[in-house]
Amino acid sequence: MKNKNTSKRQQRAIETKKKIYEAAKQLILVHGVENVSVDSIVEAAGVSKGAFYVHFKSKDSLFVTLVNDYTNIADLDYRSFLLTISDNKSTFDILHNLAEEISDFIEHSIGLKNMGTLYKAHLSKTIDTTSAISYNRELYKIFSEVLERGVNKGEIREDIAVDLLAKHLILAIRGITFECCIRYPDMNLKEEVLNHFNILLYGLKK
Amino acid sequence: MKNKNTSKRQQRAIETKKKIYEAAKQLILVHGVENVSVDSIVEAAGVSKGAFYVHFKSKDSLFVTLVNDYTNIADLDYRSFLLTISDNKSTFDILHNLAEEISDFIEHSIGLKNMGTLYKAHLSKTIDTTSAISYNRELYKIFSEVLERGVNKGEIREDIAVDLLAKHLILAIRGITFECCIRYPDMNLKEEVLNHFNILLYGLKK
DNA sequence: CATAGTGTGTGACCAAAGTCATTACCATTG
DNA sequence: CAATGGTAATGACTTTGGTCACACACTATG
Repeated sequence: MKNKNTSKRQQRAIETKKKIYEAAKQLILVHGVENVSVDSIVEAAGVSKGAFYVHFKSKDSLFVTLVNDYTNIADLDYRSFLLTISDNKSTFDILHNLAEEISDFIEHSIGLKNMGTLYKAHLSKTIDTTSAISYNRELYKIFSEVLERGVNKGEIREDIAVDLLAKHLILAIRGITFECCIRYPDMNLKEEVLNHFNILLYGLKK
Repeated sequence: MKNKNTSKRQQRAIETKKKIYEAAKQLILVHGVENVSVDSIVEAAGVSKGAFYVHFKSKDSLFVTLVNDYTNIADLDYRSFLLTISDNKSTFDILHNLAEEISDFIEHSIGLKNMGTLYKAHLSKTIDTTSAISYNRELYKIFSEVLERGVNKGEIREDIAVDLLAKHLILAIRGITFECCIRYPDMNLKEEVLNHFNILLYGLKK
């Protein structure tokens, strides 16, 4: 009978996975996901194609892993951005600033093209892309906190739970980002988000 | 030298295209896009694979053509639905009803799975999917008209053009539909749309 | 130490989208 | 009626994501 993660074996497996991951990261960064084949990744990593599919469910899945890692970086960015905003500001201003920061990050750090690829991956039901859209994601907590403070300050309506409101706001941002992806380059993300929030935030008022 | 659309030739070309279109329509209706290969389509249509790519840029492109035709049907549905709504209702109620009807149509007539495929096609920049998202689409006119009437009744804010408001509302519906696609089956489209509109419509008030 | 059992790795293979050199066909021109 | 030229159609071929039966290496057990 077997058992336990016997280190030598496990170690090699981890190394293989890392080799694939790093090779893919480099290639995708330079050429874009669409222009990088699995064959080229495994060749660069020096492993067989089968090994790739031992460690990753699919090419998209690998890409999502990459994006998820970036998602965490994004959330850290949003969190630290929030700390720079004065508490004296109204909740609506804070939400506006936050939305602005997120738009910037998406547009300039991630890129709309990569967002599009991510969304395509979301739509392909073969992959588990939960971490980017999970309600446990830090982003949801950030919004919930801001809204909660808004409730305490008496600025935000109380008949809908802050968690739900946060979901609506993030859903809206995602929707606009999606729209920007499909209308690229005819739409400006930041502008649209701010305009939309101008309307949407009214509905949060007490 | 050649010239003119010489009828016999043109006729045959049109017939070929139609054969492909109809065969695909049938197959996709029964089995779903994902489960229908180009090979099976051309076999059913009794033409070669090359002919397929003479008439359609890609498999997705053919699918989009199909959906676009359905888009028109959808818009006719929405238009006639609007006629059944009493003018006495408030603009907000009308918008709610409309959103409800659209949700129903998407969920039951088109299906979320097909919407997902459509969205993937939107994101693949290789295809022209303009007709479904074009601002000339009847759907945008319908919303604009309702909002315009709302303005005249003094219910809707005037500082933002009704065309822009219509864009925001439709963008929101599309965003929620997208979210439903990626979270399927954990979300109910109609419910979410109505909840979201509950918040969003506040921002339209005068 | 032998043996069995399991996670890791291999590469030939498959399915399906899309390409392209070539052919078939037909209308126009001389 | 050739000859010409251009569009429609062909199908073998390429590419690429993904599979699978098998081999290998390593660990735990008797």
